Amino acid sequence: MNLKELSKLLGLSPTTVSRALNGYPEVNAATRMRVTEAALKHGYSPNLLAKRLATGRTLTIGHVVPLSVHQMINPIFADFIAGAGEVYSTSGYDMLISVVPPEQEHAAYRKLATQRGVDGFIVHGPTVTDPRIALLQELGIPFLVHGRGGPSESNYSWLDINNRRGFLRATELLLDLGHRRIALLNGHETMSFAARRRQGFDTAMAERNVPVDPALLRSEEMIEPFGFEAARQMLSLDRPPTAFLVSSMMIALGVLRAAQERGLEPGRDLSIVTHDDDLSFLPNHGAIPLFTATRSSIREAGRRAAEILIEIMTHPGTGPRQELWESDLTIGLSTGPRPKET
Amino acid sequence: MNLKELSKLLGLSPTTVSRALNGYPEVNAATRMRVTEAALKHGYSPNLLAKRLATGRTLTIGHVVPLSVHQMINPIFADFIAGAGEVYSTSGYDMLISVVPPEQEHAAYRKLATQRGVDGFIVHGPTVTDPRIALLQELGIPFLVHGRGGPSESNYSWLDINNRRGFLRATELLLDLGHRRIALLNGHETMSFAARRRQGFDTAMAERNVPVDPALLRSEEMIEPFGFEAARQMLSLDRPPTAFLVSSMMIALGVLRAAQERGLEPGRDLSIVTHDDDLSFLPNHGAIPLFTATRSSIREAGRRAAEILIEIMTHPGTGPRQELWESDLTIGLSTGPRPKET
DNA sequence: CCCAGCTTTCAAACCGCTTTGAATTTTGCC
DNA sequence: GGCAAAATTCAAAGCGGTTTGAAAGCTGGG
Repeated sequence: MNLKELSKLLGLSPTTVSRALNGYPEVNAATRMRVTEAALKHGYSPNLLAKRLATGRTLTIGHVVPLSVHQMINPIFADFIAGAGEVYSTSGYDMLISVVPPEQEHAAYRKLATQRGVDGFIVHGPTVTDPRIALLQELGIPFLVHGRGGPSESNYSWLDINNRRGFLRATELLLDLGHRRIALLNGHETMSFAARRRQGFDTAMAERNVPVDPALLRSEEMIEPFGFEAARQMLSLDRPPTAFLVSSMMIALGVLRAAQERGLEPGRDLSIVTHDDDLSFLPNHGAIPLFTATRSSIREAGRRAAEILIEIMTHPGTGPRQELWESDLTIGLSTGPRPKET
Repeated sequence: MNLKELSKLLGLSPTTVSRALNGYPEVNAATRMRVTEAALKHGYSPNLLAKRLATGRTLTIGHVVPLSVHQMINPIFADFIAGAGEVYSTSGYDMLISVVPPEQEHAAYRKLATQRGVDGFIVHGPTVTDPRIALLQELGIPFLVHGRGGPSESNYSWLDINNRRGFLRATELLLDLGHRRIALLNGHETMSFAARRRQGFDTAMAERNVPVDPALLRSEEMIEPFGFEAARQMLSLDRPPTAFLVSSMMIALGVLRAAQERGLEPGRDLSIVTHDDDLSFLPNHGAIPLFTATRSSIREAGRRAAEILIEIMTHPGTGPRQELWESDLTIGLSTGPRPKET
């Protein structure tokens, strides 16, 4: 059942039927009623492909995901996607995900943009000097970056959390508790978010004139074994850290495992502060959460990112939009004053 | 730059140019060369929307993801998607993800199918009596189920692992080690995979005439706190379990945390066997893996699922395809003989 | 040299919808 | 009742490709 058939059935022109269904004002109320009823009755729904070609809009938003051995598809991305997808489907948009080898990433953006496969992009995981931003500006297609990257951050739209300040406050918290030997287990510091967290850490330490020991700094893939191995190794140093500041719950779980293995009780013998993306499958709630954490829901970020991008696409010409969220600092069971004997 | 312009530029008809670029045989080799060169030089790439409308094929595969508070987007899904997406992009397909409230799930399938938004579907997480299979059969659109569900399993295509046998073998392993009080921390048993794992467990226990204690059976969302809470509670029973068989690495990490909290050493004081989906961010490898596990890569499943679906779509009319994978049983550090004192 | 039979190219129809510009019908007012 | 303006409806021209059926150009055997 297509538009032509339906209009013939109704004795109307395709024009009128199309307008009636799309809510245009210049159609008689009675006619519109008749049309919508007939459409429902005969199970008519417009062919998306035709609609897209005619309007030039795809109502699709693209997410290009580079797939490499190192930068793995991670659960953080999944939760972001869930949030964004929620907004898309209520706003009538579709989500297109293109998983490509890293060396084809640029080609993928270019192809989707020039072949009119999507109306806009959300860019994930910007690096400190991210070339994708310039590419998308050159392609002239709406986009929003989750995070900030590249040399300038004023001429494009982004949504980010204040990573620097979050880790600055977290470090201060540990310093206030008397800790001096604080280990930082960070994500890859080529990533913008990790670099900013590092800055926050360094700044807080410098302000209190506490030296940073390079032996306590690691920057790797944020998975559980990283936390475990790094903590295990650092805890067997001559002067082990009394506190760990880590960039993800997965790392924190690894640190926890290493601590428990040594019989150290978190909060008493060892402090752990983590960033918590509030992932749906890794809850850190409860009466008192397990970990003291800087928290910001990645899913909520996905939702908001989608909203902003849709606004950008529907109101082109307005300047870039930027939103910076502060993260919550919630106290859990994993922090306490520096143990006396140290 | 569109087809008409390019053809005018070349002094050819759009027909010929189209054929030249799409590799049809009835075009002169010299002409084809000239056309492809010109296309490259002028940066011509066909408008996808037009192409889709003309051919009726979208080259898009849909994944409908119900989003509810209970059934969360989980990292398992993310890894599957990564595998599938990899195959899609090398085969020229796009991946469309539709995140919808659970009550709109059927409508979403129907809409994507009838509006010709996608050429096929991959169905995730089938339940024991899954209505989506009948729906998709009625809609007459190609699809492949990851897992098996519904009353019959012979008249549609699926890719699954042998969950029943995997857990049967895992249970036998624990029984061979002398364990009698074995706890099962499973996923929701409305899900097909969890029901089958339960069957495997029950069968193995029954074959050895070992009674199953209902107090040691739990079936919930597979997240870390579930493993922690359940293990913590069970370990404080009068007759605590000496072994845990669990359905995901996340649960296993929770059990591990509860065990360590009590000072129990896994492998010596307590045995843990888990199913391991081989998630990229939760590796269980190493010289000796942390957990003894039934392992099957979910990412590899995603890849294969995509391959099979594409075969189905390109060769319609052939019967349903089904593939059942056995999982590996790898011995890690988390299992050992039943402690003497119990 | 002619013509059958290939090879190559082309004009036009089509995919199913939107939208422009014109035509038709209604309405409101004198 | 007549007429201009407003409200509806319509025919036709896109959107940018693919594909059908016919035409034009080549080849080679008689």
